Amino acid sequence: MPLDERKFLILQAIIDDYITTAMPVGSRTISRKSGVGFSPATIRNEMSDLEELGYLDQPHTSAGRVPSDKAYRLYVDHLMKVGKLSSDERERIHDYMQSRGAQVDAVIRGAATVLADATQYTSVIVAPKLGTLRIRHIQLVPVAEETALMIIVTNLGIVKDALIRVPDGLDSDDLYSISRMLTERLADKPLEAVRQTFSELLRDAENNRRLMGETLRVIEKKLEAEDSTEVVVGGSSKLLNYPEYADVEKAKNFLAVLESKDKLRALMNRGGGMEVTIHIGAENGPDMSDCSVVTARYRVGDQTTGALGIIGPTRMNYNRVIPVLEFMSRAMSELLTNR
Amino acid sequence: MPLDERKFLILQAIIDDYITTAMPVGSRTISRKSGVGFSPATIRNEMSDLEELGYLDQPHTSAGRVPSDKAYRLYVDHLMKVGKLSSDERERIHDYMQSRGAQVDAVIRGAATVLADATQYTSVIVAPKLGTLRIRHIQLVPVAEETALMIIVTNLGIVKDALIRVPDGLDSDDLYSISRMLTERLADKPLEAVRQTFSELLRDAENNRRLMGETLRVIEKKLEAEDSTEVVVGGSSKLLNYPEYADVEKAKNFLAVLESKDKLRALMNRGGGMEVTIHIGAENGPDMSDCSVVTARYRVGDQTTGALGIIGPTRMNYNRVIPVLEFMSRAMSELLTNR
DNA sequence: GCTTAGCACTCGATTGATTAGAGTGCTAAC
DNA sequence: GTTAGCACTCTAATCAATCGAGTGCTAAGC
Repeated sequence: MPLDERKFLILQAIIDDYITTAMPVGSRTISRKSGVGFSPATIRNEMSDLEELGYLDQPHTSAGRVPSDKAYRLYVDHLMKVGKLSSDERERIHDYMQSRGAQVDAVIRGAATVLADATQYTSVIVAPKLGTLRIRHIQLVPVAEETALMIIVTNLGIVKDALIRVPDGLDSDDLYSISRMLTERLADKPLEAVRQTFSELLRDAENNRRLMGETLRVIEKKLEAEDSTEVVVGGSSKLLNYPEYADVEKAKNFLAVLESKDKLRALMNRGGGMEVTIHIGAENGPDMSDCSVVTARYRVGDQTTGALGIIGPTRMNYNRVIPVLEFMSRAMSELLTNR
Repeated sequence: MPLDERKFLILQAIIDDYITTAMPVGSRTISRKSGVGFSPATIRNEMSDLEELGYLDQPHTSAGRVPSDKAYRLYVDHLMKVGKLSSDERERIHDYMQSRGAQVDAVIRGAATVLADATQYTSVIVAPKLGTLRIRHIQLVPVAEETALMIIVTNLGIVKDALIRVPDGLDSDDLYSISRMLTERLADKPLEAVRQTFSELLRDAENNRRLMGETLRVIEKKLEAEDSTEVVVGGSSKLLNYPEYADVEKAKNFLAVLESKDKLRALMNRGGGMEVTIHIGAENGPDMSDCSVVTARYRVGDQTTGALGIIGPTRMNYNRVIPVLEFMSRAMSELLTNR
């Protein structure tokens, strides 16, 4: 049985209603809605069909119907009309983002707050992947006997630092010359490129080979620890505003996921390109089967390196969340690229 | 009416019981306890007195009694016997802390997790105050036309960075020499000392006065923004395990406080010296009037610069929390000082 | 043949009454 | 001063009755 025009209409009306009320929707409610010119009895027949097709669930016999994951999937893929942000709102978000200074972590933290405020759902932002950032400068700074701090400055100004051991007999001039060489050779290349030039750099380091080896090894390690890119959460208590989380047990589970940066990273990194990606209910695995996760990516230069998204109940306001995410994705890309 | 021996005994028994059960305590329960050789009727008389004195509350006529803030205050100040950590436990915590690498933020994050795990309450850790850290190195790194990144390396390896504008006509050699001068003059001084040497440094900068001025101004600004030292929260969902937070509304309020870093900083920074400080119920202000906050400080070198603490229900297990905090405070001080 | 009015039926939520139990406060006896 | 005894209070649990929202089915209407 294929879905005809009317079934689409009714399903859409049910979803719209349920998204705003969170209460099972009955046939009378839909019948009364403008745009649907059928009696409750007719609606009931259609609803019965829709249930059989897996688009609706019935909590119990005498309750209304509730949209299933499958219904939301259909909704976001075909039914939904994506809303637009008012220019007012765009401006408000834009202004706030601009005011957050230039430091990358401040931008990310600010974006998480804006996102949670604008959507009223919990927001998550994953910082840029290290490997895609371009090197501006590498500097070895002596900090103690035989120890130096290696500082990597990238196009985002992000400073990655690590302690390295300096072999005996090297003074700060040696450190300086190695720094110079690294910077000259690697400037404007993405951090990942360090790997490719590894042996070449080592060869040309001449009498500072041990230090160069140590330095490269530490960079390599930083790159490998890339899976530990920062994850920032905003509005973690927002979910508790929704009746589906009135149960403390559910709230606890949800908060536990927010505490696990690894799980969050995995949830956020499923989208491919720049377009908004939506995962509904069970698609998010057993931990989050009553949530939806909507994600987008942002660029730095021409590389998509980070992700931003929101987590909310499956009945979330998709057609509002999507334009907000799109706008924020662009805003962040701009803010992080022009520098 | 002063508290006699027996009243102390009974109050202590009530508090002990309430801490473990979270249920109002009746006279029979106390009477049955070993160590108290009185009938329920006698206990009732005493309880009635204790209520009149403000140490006990009665949720309703036919319920047992519940300790008041005043009772907990008396308890932690005079009644409580502070527990000891088993050497097993010390070792476990110690090992975990050691394994967290040397990066300060990793240490802090790790400590927050350990603290929450060991106590089963929500933990909060405030990063070291900038001003108290000693300067190891200051470096200006060119990143673009007329822009440089100023990097401050301290004894904790913490890198504070900020973009500064470079006046026309200065090349990287000029930046290098300023860096050298700043490092020589300021090395081993606390960051705050920059203020005192301000004019002196400016005078001696000779033909690079504008750059020096700009640099010092930026450092000044970083110091003033000191109130924004990082705050890390661990185990934010732990509180939901306690029956007093079964009410979603309360949970929401609590989580809202955890999201406000400013409020958390204020809560954590009330302790003076190194000893453990306890604030009970209403002492924490209206937002947190049903929580207790227990804090300690940690040192870097001989300066107390950061705070750590836990937040839990007023009926928290004080005599376990205190030794854990004491131990963690020492462990962190050691870990951050020996480097 | 699709639509819809009508109606019996289901089931959760609400209400009210009753009961059980925990605990108190008071009095009088020890 | 201590305690046994007892009446009293108040909550929580239980149960029945009722309400109402909503369904499914049938038969009549267009």
